[in-house]
Amino acid sequence: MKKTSIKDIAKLSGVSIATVSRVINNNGRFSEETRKKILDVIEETGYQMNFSAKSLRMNKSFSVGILVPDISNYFFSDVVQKIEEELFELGYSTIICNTGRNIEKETAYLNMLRSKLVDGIIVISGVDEFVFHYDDIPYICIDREPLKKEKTIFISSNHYQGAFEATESLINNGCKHPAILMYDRQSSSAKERFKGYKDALKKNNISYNESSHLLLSGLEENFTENLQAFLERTDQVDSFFAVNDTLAMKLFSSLKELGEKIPEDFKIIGFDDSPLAHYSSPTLSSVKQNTDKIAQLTVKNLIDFISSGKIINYQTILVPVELVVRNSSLNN
Amino acid sequence: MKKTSIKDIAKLSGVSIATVSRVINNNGRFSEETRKKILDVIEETGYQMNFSAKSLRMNKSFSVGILVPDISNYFFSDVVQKIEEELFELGYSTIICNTGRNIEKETAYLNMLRSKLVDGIIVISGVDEFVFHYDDIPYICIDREPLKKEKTIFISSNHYQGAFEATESLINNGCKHPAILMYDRQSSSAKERFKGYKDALKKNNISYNESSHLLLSGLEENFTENLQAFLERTDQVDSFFAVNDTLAMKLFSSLKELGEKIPEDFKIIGFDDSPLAHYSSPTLSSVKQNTDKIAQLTVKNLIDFISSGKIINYQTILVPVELVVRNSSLNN
DNA sequence: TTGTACGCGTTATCAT
DNA sequence: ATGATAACGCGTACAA
Repeated sequence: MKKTSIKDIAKLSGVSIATVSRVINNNGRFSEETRKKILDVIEETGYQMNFSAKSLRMNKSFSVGILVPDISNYFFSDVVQKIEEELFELGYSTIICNTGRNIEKETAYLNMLRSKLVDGIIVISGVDEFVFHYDDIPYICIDREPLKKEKTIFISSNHYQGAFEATESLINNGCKHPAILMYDRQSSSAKERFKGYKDALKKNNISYNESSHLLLSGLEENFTENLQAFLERTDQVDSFFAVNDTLAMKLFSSLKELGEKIPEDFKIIGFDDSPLAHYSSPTLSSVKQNTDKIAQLTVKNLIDFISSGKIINYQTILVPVELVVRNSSLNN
Repeated sequence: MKKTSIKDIAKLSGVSIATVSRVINNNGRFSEETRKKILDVIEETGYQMNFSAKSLRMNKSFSVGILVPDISNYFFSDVVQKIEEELFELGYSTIICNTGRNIEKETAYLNMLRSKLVDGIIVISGVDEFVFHYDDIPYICIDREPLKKEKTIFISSNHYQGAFEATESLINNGCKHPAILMYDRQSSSAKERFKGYKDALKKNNISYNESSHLLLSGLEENFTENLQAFLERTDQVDSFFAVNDTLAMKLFSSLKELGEKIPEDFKIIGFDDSPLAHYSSPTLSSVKQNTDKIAQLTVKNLIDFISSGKIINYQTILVPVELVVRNSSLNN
């Protein structure tokens, strides 16, 4: 059985296609009588508009694409989920694209999205600088500084502020030598956090020294050995600002392996305020990103962009973060 | 500037639309010469097929929808990510729909997906029994037992096996009274786990008694008090099988609050083998679901279903799970 | 207030 | 091997 189309509705209602269309979209004029009749028939038949036809006709797909490095990461899944919710309310569906930080997959996705006539694209984070090839499709960057910052909208947490406050909080709790633990790869957010960390040191008259302050690492197996070597090389270290909660937890388990106690021997602050932070022992101090705000701003700006056809005002929006202090960075 | 269409390509190549279409889709015959020419022009103009037109014509959208309760849950995001990857390889894009366990949102999404002519739908979990209203669109259920099991494909971890092994592992490690901690809501997977737990008790001659074996809970604030009351009511409890890792972590922190030690005073095993399990202290024993396998089976079956237009063989596929023993359930 | 007719970009059928 | 053309479902300019 074929699906009912607008033509069927017209026939069943005894009116023309045009009238049905007008009623459905509530534009043009029509009598209350015909409106009722048509709506009845629609109800009855379970008619649903064909999006492909509508898209083709209107050159608009009512869907937006989201490029995200890794949906199983807490911060990403959290923002994506919230964005998706807001967009759904507005009648948009969301095509989520996991790029796995792979530049080719990113490009392939971008092409597919364009091909599908998505009305807009949201790009979340990623390692490399982002070159957007198409100038005919609205997009917004979250957490990843675009190349032509002055020609786009860029929304991000204030990573600098978060790192600064975290570091200073360690210092205020008596730490003399806070180290920073971060990944090898350099996202724009990581850079900001690094800057915030260093500036906090500087403000408190602690001179930064790469070999004794910076521990680069991934989640590799031999992390504990790296950590041990680092601690031996620079035995004044008394605390860590970890660039995210996962790294902080890695630190937890490795330090414990080495027989160290948290927070007695080492104080630690993480970033993201993921569920990990609530359940670890000790509970983990962490910088909380305001994903609600980020999602809301993103959707609003994108939709404005889409419907006006141009960016109202190019801008960089920095969303404040909040340091949540728990046991891992407290005295006693 | 308008986007280049197949018509433009035809004009620029000096051939007809039909020929261009044939070259693009590699069907019908054409000379190598014209093929080259057309491909050149396509390359040059950066032409991209219009999916809306193609969908309209072919009545196929090259996209599938995924209904998922909560993408920020580890297991869900993990499967979804893997499914999305496989589908992408096959030229499908994935529309992810967060239902938040809300039945109305679920229905709304279902309608939207149908409206967008998705070629198939994947339904992951959820609390209620699932009634699929449309019989004209292929779908597969993961982790949520569909109502008409004999008329669909149902793919799920062997929750029963996992719970059974987890419980028996506790018993083999000397536990005399393993309790189960689970949510209030009753998903089909929860029911299976519950059954596995009870059967393991039975096999080991431990008689199950609701008030001293079953602790129902969410993540509410007063969990610690509930736990305390439970432990006082039934002071033989020496271990817990938690129905997922998040609950297990909640147990960790509440037990510690009560001054209890893990695994000395209580042994604990969780479910999902989420990252939490690796980083907690002690590390958490947990049942690992084979998300790779689940994703792979799901995509294969769905694609078969889509391309053949019918289900080859209705079936329920149970994917084995694996108990990963860590410190939280070991002696010493 | 309502109807007619065209076009969106593509694929597929039927000619040539 | 290639071209002309109908059809997919919808919105809208124009006519009535």
